[in-house]
Amino acid sequence: MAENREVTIYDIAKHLNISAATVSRGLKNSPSVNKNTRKKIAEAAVELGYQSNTFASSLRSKSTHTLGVLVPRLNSYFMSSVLAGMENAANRHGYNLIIAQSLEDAEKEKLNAATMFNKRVDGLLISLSYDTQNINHLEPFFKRKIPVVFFDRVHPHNASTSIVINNYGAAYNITKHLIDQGCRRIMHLGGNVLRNVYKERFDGYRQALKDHDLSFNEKMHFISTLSEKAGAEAAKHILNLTAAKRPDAVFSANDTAAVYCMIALKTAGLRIPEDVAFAGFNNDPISKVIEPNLTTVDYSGDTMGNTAVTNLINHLKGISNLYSTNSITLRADMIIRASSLKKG
Amino acid sequence: MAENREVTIYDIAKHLNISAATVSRGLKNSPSVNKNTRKKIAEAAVELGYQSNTFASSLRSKSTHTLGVLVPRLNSYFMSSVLAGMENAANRHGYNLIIAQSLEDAEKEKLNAATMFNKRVDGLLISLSYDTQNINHLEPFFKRKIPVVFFDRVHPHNASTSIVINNYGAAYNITKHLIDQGCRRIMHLGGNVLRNVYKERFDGYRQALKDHDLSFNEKMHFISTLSEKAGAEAAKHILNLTAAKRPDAVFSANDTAAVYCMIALKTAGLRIPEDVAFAGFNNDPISKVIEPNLTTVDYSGDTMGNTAVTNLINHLKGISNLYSTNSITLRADMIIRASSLKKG
DNA sequence: TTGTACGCGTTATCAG
DNA sequence: CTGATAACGCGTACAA
Repeated sequence: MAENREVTIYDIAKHLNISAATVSRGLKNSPSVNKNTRKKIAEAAVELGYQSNTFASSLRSKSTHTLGVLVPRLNSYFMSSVLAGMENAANRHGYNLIIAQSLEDAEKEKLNAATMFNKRVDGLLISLSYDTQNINHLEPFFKRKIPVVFFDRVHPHNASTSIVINNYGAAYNITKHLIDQGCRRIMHLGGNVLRNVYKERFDGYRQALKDHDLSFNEKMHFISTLSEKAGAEAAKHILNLTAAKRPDAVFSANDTAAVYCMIALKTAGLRIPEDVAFAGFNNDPISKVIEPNLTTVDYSGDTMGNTAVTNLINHLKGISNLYSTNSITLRADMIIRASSLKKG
Repeated sequence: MAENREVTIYDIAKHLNISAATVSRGLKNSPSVNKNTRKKIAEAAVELGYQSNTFASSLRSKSTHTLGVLVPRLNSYFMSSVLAGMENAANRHGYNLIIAQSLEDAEKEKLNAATMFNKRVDGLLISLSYDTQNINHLEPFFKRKIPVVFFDRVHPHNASTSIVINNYGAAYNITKHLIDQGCRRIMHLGGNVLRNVYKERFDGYRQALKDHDLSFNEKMHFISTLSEKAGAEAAKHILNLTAAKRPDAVFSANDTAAVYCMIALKTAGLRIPEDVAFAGFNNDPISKVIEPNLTTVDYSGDTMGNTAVTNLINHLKGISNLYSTNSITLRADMIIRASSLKKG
């Protein structure tokens, strides 16, 4: 009794005594189909409960209207903003997103990339995992000229677009801001310098020190995964230093580490910003909740997601000028809050 | 020069002088293929750079190994945890996720559901938008017996599984906790009671009041979208009340509203918890950063995402007992922190 | 264990 | 403007 076959364009065709080809065209509102016929087709489609079969279409047309998104982790405020921005832009243009996370594991990234390729995504958006060294796993995309857009954690590749912020400049400015506040011993909580973002933030920080005749030594560069725990460990490290060696400011490559470092120092009785001033990165919600509020860099995930997808889709539609720059740098302005404002 | 055709099983077949059927079987490691042949096929696949075409396969096998995920918003801590949990479980079982957000708009939810259906997802995971009234838009799924799993913001539907926490119980307990602390005038910051989660939290709160002979009046129920702004507005509302009418505690249906309400009250000079005690919901990162730390309900998005996907996949694999309960309630324990601990 | 032959639902091509 | 037909790449009865 319960008929379980798909309703296809043939059913519509039979119903209207026309050919499937015309139905196919009509459903896409092709102007080469009689207006009246188009209307009839649309009505019959509703009446019969027709639902187009996307992958039968994909098989024929060789385009899926699906974009692959491959990120290190899904559960961070920044990344969820990126995804929200991407979904928005994609939806607006009739594209869908298929999303996977590498969990910072190069091997998983490789597998996910293969899956995305097998699903024949029309384009790939990727932010590299913590320990990805090369991008050989993206070769299939390059070979078949499937556009790849890197964002945030990028990799130089001359045929792909990269969407980044000026990490170097932001780090330079925020470090300079700390210096302007009178800080002289500024510690940096950084990430793996293998990744562009952390290297550039570190470089910007170091250059700012240099330009202001402040010495730098490796002990002031605390490398970690920038997690809550890492922030607390950085605090422990700081508290173990003699007063003379203790930093009078900390610039962290993300807000999480900064905030949990602040909390631990506060618990230990240090005053912020008087004893140690703080600056972070990302403008995560916690930066507005911690007391004193954290000075940080307003890194908009939403804008980055939007830009990445829009760029990719323009490329797919052949709108973008291929000879235009293939690296887009988004603004990311410093937000000055109390945690970095030394008194007197 | 640059050959741009797909490498297909036919290419492998020709290369090895065998039939495409054997290649097809061999690639899936079918035991009905000679081991040696299988090895040769695998090698040739690599050599020729073969990449299986998922949707050609899907067209034939009528299964996509793709799950649709439809959520109100992507950019919240809770939801990104859910997605992370889902992606993990899905990946583990060889499934992919295609994700869309309704932006709390029933109309968009409808469109997205249609897209998911057209992409022939093997199953759908959905948390309803703020203003979704009915689930007619899911009929195509029900008709074709494509399993739908509701989570968090659910809808009663006898053929679908719902994954929820005990919102009523958690709200009851946390309200009771406030009462035990000596609070007598407890205000509730709630969401739209059309949605089960907000209705149940409201009901639990009210029942706790009743069981302790505390009166309730509608003025103590502040309904909003529970955003940052809404939290601040609730604070304004509270500050406008005369001292006699002012609540001595606030139970908010999420942490965001609670925290921004706290901040505004603190700025106005009120002491927390002495003047107004606080409790929230979700265990969002900001609840651990605000001072005093916010008492809240530990609602694990990760667990919910994992459970939802695992349940769905078990169903798809026919493992689950269809006669078992179709509603799964996850634990969500209260976390007591300083914001609710009245002194003396 | 392997091969033959067909069909999944759609779209492109060409002819009318 | 419409129709007939082939083809996209793969999986699977059925036969050998």
